[in-house]
Amino acid sequence: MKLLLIHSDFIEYEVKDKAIKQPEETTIKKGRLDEALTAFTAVEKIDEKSPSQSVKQTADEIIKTAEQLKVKNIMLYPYAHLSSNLASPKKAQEILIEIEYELKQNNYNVKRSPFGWYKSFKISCKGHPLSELSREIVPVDEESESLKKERKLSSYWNILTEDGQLLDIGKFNFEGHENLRKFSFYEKEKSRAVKQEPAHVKLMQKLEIADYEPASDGGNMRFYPKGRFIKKLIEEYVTKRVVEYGGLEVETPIMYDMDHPTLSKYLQRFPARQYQVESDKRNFFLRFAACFGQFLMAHDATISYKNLPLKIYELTRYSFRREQSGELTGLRRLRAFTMPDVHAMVSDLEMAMSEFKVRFDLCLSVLNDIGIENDDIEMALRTTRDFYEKNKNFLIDLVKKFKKPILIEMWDERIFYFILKFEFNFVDMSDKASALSTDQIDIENGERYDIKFTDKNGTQNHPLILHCSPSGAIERVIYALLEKEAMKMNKGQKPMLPLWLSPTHIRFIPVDNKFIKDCEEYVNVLKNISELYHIRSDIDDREESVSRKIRDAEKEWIPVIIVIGEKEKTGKKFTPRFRAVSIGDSNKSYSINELFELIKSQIKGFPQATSPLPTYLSKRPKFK
RNA sequence: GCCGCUGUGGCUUAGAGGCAUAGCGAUUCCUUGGUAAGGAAUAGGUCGAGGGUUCAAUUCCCUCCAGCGGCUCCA
Repeated sequence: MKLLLIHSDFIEYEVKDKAIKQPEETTIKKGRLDEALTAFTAVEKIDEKSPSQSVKQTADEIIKTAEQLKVKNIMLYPYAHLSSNLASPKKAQEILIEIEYELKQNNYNVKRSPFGWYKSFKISCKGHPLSELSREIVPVDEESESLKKERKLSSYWNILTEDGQLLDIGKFNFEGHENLRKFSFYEKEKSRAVKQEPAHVKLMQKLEIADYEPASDGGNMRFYPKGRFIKKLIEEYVTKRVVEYGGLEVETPIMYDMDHPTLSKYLQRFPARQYQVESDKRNFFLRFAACFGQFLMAHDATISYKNLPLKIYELTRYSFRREQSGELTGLRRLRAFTMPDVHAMVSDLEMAMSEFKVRFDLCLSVLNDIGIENDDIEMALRTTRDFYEKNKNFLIDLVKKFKKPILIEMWDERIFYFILKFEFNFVDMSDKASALSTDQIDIENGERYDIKFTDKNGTQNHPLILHCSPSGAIERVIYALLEKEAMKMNKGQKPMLPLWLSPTHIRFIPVDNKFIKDCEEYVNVLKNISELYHIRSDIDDREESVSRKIRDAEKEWIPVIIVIGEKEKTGKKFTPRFRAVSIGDSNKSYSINELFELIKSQIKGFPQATSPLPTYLSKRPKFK
């Protein structure tokens, strides 16, 4: 529904010719209203999907404005030209009549100009700031509203311990489980102790990782070379792990037809959350997950029980969710994000559960390897009471794998499409919790998308589907890594990115220009020593003092800093500044080969890439 | 989306109804260096955008945009 509201001294119209085949029958050819709020309206396709919601929301919006302006007269004026995606005339007329009725119920003096006619009209707009307003109304589906209410009413929050005790949140002793306490209360009470801006925002800018892009929509970030590099490596790593697990990597479109029979039903539940794209006469929405493409692909595939579990994987760049503007922050919550998404089609619940376990291990291992350890995350399970009772030991086994108590939310009845879901949540310095890895057992969409596999007996069945993101959104992983380092800084420790993600491993600092040549030689030795492992080294060739260059390198979180002068040149040994004792010993000397081995041993198994920036610092622009 | 706060060169910031501050960074020059800032000069501004009040607005008022905090939300 599109609305154009005009606070007018008067509005008058006169009916001329038919605009559509069967316009509204009317005997009144002229109408006028003084001191009125004129509401030009265009009923749109989307309003047809939940007309009663549309009526209610539109009436509410008009009433709100009328109250502000203190007017009692309302002219409801159909004006098709406000939208290029109109509802059918019949529906539109019905909706307008309903709105008129609704407004009259609220004691407004309402006139409605007849539908489907060309009319001449005169209007006098008052011209003050509030006198001209346009509004777009997207009806919120009533069913989903009620579902949400129901969910809130009947969900139970508990803590499940490793030894299988199920305790009420209020009764659990959170001593030694500070983050679980924060996470639990964040989830249940939405309460927050600390109120400050997230620490990673400054860091992502200072380190030239990512930044806001004012020329785009909110939550669509720009990534600088270093950020793109880090993001790419994480993407590659997650993909590698999923492919090893057996995921078949695919690529699917980012936009889908809103009127596609299978998708539209699913979409109706969340109508306000997508970006929409128009192309000729069709309307598309930008995907908010990888499900659509993969399910449609699976729908057309011939699948035998022998193929199960069938794992399909895509790294979506991007998935889009039009989160409310007030909810967007830094890299934590975005409108465009990169999501690894691996589905597994399984034959039955038994296979689903055994696969769930495999993927649980995968998620935990992926996060750990990226640099987010068990101590950094809290686990949540969400399920039905029934599933819990029947599979208690299965769930407790998961808690044992996680090695600390978890939050469990239960419903009396299944409300969503899944019966079991787990999440690993990161709790940041502001006590906000964000989900990283997740997996769920979906028992609805196999049928909804009509995906079929043939079983031993030759009969066709719908599979159950597991939805998993082993790491969560890649941007959010970066957020978590940065927040983790910010916490370290708070404790007076040096922050650092994991070695495999550092854009520069070794910074060479010549004490004099004449040693630049030697630095080049070392960089080349490191480059050529192996084709498999890339040690990323660079040279600070700027006209600055040595201590200045060291300071800048430290500010850039460079893991290994080496000053090159006469001593190094002749001795062929270096005494680097290691950012952490875990990398190396700053009191010892290393040859170039020893350095290579040292770093190699720590980046083995991770994606390898050469530096994203010029070797010489003098060649690098400052992006921030 | 709602309520509140904020918006001054690339960055951090001072200021106030009447010539717009400084530091960092950049550029040029000097310095030719040994483990967290060597020195000097120069350039760089529609004071977030649009409208209004005023002789005069970056400053006051309104609208919009963006960021932050809270609410809501997170399929």
